[in-house]
Amino acid sequence: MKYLKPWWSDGGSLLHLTILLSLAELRLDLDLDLYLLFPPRTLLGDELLLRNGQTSHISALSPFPASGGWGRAELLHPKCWERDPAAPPEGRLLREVRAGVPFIPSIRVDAWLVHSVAAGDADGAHALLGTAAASSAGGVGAGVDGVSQAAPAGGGGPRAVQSSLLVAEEEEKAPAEPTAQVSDAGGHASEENEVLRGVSHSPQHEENEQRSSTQKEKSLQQKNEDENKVADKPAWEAEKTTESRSERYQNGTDAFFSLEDLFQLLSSQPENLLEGVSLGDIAPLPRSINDGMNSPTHYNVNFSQAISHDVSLHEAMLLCSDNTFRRDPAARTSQPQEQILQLNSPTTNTEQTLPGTNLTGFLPFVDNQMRNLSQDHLYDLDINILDETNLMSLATGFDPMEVSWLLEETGYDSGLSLDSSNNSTSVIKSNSSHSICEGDTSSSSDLSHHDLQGAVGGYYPEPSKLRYMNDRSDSHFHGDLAFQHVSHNHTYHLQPSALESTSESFSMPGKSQKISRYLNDTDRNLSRDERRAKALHIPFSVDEIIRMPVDSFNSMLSRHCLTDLQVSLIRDIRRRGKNKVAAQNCRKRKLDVILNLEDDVCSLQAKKETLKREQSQCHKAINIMKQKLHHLYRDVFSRLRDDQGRPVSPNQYALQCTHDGSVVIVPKELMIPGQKKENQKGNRKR
DNA sequence: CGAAAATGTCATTTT
DNA sequence: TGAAAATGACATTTT
Repeated sequence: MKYLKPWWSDGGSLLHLTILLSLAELRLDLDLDLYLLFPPRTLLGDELLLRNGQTSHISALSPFPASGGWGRAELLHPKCWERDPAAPPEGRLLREVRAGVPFIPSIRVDAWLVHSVAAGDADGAHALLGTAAASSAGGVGAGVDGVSQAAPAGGGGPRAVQSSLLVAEEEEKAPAEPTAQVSDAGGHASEENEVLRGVSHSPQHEENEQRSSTQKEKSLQQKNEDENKVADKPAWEAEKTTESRSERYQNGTDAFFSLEDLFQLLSSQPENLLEGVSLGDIAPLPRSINDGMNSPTHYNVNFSQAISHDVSLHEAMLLCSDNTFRRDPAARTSQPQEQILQLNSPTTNTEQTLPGTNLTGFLPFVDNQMRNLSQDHLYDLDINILDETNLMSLATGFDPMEVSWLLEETGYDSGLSLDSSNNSTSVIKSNSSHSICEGDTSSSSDLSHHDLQGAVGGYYPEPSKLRYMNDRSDSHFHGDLAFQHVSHNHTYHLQPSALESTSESFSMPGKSQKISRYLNDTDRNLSRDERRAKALHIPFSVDEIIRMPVDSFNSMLSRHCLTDLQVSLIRDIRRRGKNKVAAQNCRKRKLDVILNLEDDVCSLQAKKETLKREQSQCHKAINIMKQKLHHLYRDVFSRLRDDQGRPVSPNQYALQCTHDGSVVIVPKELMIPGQKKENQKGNRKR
């Protein structure tokens, strides 16, 4: 489904809520209390618009309205509004199970938050708890993006789940628990159910997301505060929340949607598969909420973990480590470091390692059955994903090829680096969670393979130097545990094949073929410097680096906190890039010169031909003139007579022009030698 | 697979 | 005098 235009033009904030529902046969009540991450200055009573026009209001807010935070709103699944409330409950229950093909559907509800007009003010000084305000008419469209994911699950009859997304369970664990009621009403046996949920949010909320780590630590307190807010909220609100919900359950107008519905929704947008719980989308929520939410009942929802957006594959694996996710001890000891890395690295780079997958969001939420299942998957992951080619990336936080290029860079540019300062292979043991391979080029240029291993495995720069990089690529530098292991243990090494591939990449012919095996399509299209830059997470484009004026370039280098290695690489990139362009220009010029010379040759040859033709024509003209002169000469002599009236012989006399232009007849013996010769010649020709 | 062309890179010179 | 461009020579990649 597409957003309608008004969604983007009404000045509100877009909220994404993803509800991931697991198990095959379940009946879902999506009359929810939602806890959403709201943008700053969200107000109590602000209206939440769904794309189908459904509205809700923010009924509770976290204590940080000015900077964004958590808020609660009641929200019916959009599908509910399309159902006939008068239909018997059974008709709204999920009964359809795709035989043998259980799946985990999810629904993404896109809601549009419209800031309150009445309570809003320009500078954002809003009252934390206010009265419900009339909201401006904001979004108009509404819709649901459905996604589904195949997942094994046992069979069973339909069941009902009352899924209140966050804290609602705690508030409403009364005997009149809607779950039970719904289940009974539907007349279906309840079985183990899980509802997985992730909350995704719009880019406006990134800052909120970034502070997730500290938020997690404060989660318990936060959650308590939230609940206090709920407790403190105006009576009308509490009443409304509970009552309206209770009412719906009681009167049988509970809104349900079937898996069938879901499936239709899902199949309408297959491209949204896995979208819902990608790590990046999952918003931070207090993990501690979990504790109160884990319900002993089978069909209660383990929302806490579902909401724990920050749960990574690493954590998931650790969670499972005491069960089936355990490797053969011998194998473990044979590659202890690798194992550690395998456990940790996905945390550092989950989005890259498993793009689009929702494992990180998925695994921690499942209970035993699903967990065992997941453990199997994890074990496969362990084997398949974390193979030797990934060890380097696991060790360094870089992709294998990135490391390869790091090595290549250090070897290739030896002696060329600038700005070396040097603590090359020392290990910085800090409490920082950020670790990265570092070494200035001058020192790294001397690295043997042994040193390189050290560099790859355990050398990290000071966190301060990474500030900029962290801004740009945070995900690469998480995973304290992994790097603590790595940095404290220098004995780990690359797999021979991996090392071989990197060491060979220095200057061996065919290295590109070896390297290209590790490249994805995107990387393969990059130039070497671009790949190097990517490997070192240079925060500028190669083009920028090369084309930037020198002043800007220098100020850029000083402005950003870059490691020596990065600075060196940037300078090398600039030098090479400039030289590359210069070489291209030089060759072009050289080619131009050659072409110009060829043109010159051609034109000169043509000119030569022309001159030859002209010469020939001149010769012809001269000959004609001579001919004419000869005829004239003979004609003149034929008319000449001496004193006795006899004809004058041209053999004895010649005609000669004087300086005054007159013509005289001169005896040949009196002629100047030159003239005589000329005349003789002329006479001979005739 | 090898040859040739194109391109990249480094060292050095020129501007 | 230093930076940048130009260029020769060699390496690497592409055709």
